[in-house]
Amino acid sequence: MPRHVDREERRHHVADALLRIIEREGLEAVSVRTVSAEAGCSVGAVQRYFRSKDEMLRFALETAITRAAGRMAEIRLGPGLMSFPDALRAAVVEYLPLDDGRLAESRIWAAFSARAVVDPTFRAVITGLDRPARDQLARVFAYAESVGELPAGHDHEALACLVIALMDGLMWSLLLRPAPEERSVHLAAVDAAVRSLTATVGRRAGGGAEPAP
Amino acid sequence: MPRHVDREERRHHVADALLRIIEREGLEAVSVRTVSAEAGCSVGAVQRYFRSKDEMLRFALETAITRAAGRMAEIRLGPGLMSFPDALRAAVVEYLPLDDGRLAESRIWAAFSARAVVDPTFRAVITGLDRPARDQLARVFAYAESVGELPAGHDHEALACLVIALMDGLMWSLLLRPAPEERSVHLAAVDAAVRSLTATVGRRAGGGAEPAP
DNA sequence: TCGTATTCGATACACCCGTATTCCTACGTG
DNA sequence: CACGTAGGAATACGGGTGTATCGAATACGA
Repeated sequence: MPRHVDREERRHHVADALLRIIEREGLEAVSVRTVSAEAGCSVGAVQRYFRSKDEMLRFALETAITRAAGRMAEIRLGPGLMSFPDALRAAVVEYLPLDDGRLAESRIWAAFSARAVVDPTFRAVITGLDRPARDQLARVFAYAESVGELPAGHDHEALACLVIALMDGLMWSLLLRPAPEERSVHLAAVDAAVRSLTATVGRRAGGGAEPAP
Repeated sequence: MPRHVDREERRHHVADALLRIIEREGLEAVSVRTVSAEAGCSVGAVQRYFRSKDEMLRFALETAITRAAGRMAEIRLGPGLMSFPDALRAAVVEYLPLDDGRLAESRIWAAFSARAVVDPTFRAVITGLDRPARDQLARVFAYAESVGELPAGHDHEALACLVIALMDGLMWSLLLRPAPEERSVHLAAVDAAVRSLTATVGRRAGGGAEPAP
């Protein structure tokens, strides 16, 4: 066998180029040619490592997800140094595109999300990520309630769904409104949400639409 | 002058075809040819009414926005028959893709949002819509507070930003998770959010990160 | 009734797309 | 050293893209 290269390293090199293009110009700008140019090699080279453009996109998505998941996993929402409201606020803020690194990740995430709306393959990857996230968050809420840091009576799964949707919504809002003065408004929104959730005296946990008394 | 055609009507006919394609297959599937086929005419016909594909997309976006804005304008959040929490909940639920019509609108909205992340022209249109929405919502919160239906002490602009982000986040969540059983979870999340916001005893309105007592 | 201006379909053009093929280079091994 | 093979570049190919151009209908004013 003649000279061989680190396949996995090359694949990641190409995937990184692809993600840079998404981050800069969006998913529509991704083509085999633009990616190979960004990666500094020829079309044939990227073809050697990915059988098709689709496989390349899937690999890049998985790469992006793995990295984001790694960063999220570092957030300790359980028993820690901070009070529960502070930890929750820190977790949400950590998710938002407030520095260049998270801005890049968010733009990539947004692009893949939009494609997932019409592409079942990508949708499966994304929603497969959602279930454990929601469950973990729900467990965190259950724990917080058990130690008295969260008022009782909440539906923890609904709360998890709510917080995840809020994080996504704030992420989109910041992506679409890059003006620096938007940061403070969004931080205040996070603050209001965390304070409301943790200060509420929960009454019923059901999901019905019965009028509030 | 020879035979005369209702230009505006034709433009809307083409724009409708374009929006149907976005709703069905996403923005990537939009080309001059696919749109003309969907509209049941030739490429030359759509070219007569839109100088370029870009103009066609902009017109379609404005059409979609006008319709969505019209539907949102029908929601009365001011003094009405419902209590404030119920009205707020109804407004949020009205925004979500829970029937075919709103599902179509949401898919279109999502596609344009993703494009707006990397296209300043579309971004300007979308964010131009955001300012009045946020202001109006803030005024609604101020009114609700003034009549005692919302606890005092909240930053109304932050609250408006929060609610809009929550609506968008829940919309995306439902778009990516079309399973019917997700509906109840999301409705429960709306319920939890509305109850938390309207039941909270607001303390401070600042956006700081001071630890909760 | 006869132009003439307008609608609109057909088609041409140059370019970019994803993929397949081809061919040269350069290295690890015999 | 020479051989064979993996690595990678170049390029071909069929098809889709946005746009421009050209003709053929058509319906009104003269």
